[in-house]
Amino acid sequence: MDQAVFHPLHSASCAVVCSRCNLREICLPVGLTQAELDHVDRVLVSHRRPLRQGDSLYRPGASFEAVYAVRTGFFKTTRTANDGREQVIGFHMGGELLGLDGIGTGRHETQAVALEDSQVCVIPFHELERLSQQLPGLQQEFHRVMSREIVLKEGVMLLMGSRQAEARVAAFVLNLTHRLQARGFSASSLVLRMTRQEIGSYLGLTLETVSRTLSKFQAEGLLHVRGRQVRITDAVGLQDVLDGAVP
Amino acid sequence: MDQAVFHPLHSASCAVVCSRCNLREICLPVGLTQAELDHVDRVLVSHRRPLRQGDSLYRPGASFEAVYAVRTGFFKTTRTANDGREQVIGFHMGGELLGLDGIGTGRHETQAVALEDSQVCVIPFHELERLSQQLPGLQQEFHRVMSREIVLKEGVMLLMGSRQAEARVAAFVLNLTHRLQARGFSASSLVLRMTRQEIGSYLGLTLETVSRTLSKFQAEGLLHVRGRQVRITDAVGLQDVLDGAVP
DNA sequence: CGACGACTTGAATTCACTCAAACACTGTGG
DNA sequence: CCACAGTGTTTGAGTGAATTCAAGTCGTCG
Repeated sequence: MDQAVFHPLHSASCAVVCSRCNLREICLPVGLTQAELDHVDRVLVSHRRPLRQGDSLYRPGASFEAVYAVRTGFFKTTRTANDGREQVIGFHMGGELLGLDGIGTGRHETQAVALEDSQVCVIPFHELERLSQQLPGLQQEFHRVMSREIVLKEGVMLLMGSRQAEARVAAFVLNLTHRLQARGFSASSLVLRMTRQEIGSYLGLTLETVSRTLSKFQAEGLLHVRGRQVRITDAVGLQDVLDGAVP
Repeated sequence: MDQAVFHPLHSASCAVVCSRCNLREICLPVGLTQAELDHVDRVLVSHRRPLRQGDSLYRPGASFEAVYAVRTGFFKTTRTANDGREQVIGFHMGGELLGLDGIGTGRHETQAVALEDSQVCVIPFHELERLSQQLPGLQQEFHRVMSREIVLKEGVMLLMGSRQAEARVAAFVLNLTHRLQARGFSASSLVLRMTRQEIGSYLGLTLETVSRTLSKFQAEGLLHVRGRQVRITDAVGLQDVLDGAVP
């Protein structure tokens, strides 16, 4: 069950230092000096927390205490509408921060679920605020992260405002590959960590429409799908779909 | 009339001080002590900037230097998609912050346009960051504001994920009245500052659908529309539409 | 190997869109 | 004062893209 997970790590505790983390170039401590990094190492990350596939990192209504940096694995965040419908509002991979939604009210508004076995760095928020009073670089980066989160959501709004399913799915696939590429993965080959249902929920489409659209892309030679394996064969063509070019 | 509450103190330029602003209870300096407010007064708000209806506060690509607190008036923010389509991604009224999208990259991603004659307080961002190093209360409130902005956008995503135009329009109207109510305006009577086109763009609908939906609400006795004048006659009924109750 | 969940594909339906026309409101200039 | 243009809004009719409903297939894991 979810609960089991809270245990401090057997293995990890000696390695809970940002300065040696392989994600330090894209995670919160980006741009800090070595001295600042040392400082961060000492006080910022309280511990790591491992999660099994399906575990929840936090749930709606839970008291907000910390933000979380994804270290390994993959997450979705979801929100429940008034009518009970649950919608995916984000997918998150290594180096990204989770839990920012809780700052405003002191309670989490969303649920974060691990889509594969994962590990997060727990960053007590009061610690982060305290430390960022002393380290302008850390404060700045945190502000940048939050701002980018806003811009990202706005981008999704833009996407959902367009009526065309194809543009949405193309944008989704390209966005995923870009983020994976920034983390050193292949630009053309990826494994979807989420179901068609979850993709559809995120994009405001039904799972059938997502499936049909991917099949159509395959028929058009833009990519190759086989279950959750995707190989992109024509990134430019996908970009054209996104840009509304219909040749 | 409603308007009276909002009217710029004609005395404005000598009163560029948060401590005497009628919006201080809902704007950035919320929760600060008198001593802290004094400090804020001295250095935070560089000046006020008036805008005529139709003026842009900033445009996409513009260098990000400051965030802006809406003092009087009403704004929309828009973003342009790859295909050239321009979409409204936010409406903003007194006490709300504009320009947060620029922090992440140092350039504005969006455009902010005054929908009526307006006035904003210009808050140089480096000043805000510097001051919030000294005033934990200010830092906290700024973080809360950004977080709420994220939650707000997520809420819109949720809305646009639902296929039903009626739910979207109901949510839009209710949200607007709630925000106006928090500012001391009537809970039942409001003037839309934006066109049907702009509402539709924001909600991912066409202007015709917005118009039809408002007419339908009127036929059902939920509200009364006459151009941009809206009077809500059955807020509970509107909430039911939003919640998916179809009696 | 069998069962379950995930995925694909087909057919019919529906809701919002597009296109089109007419109406309301506002401000301008004769 | 009214005619007029221009913008914004309402309403109607027909269309279409995505949905819903319904099989059927694939893949994985006990």
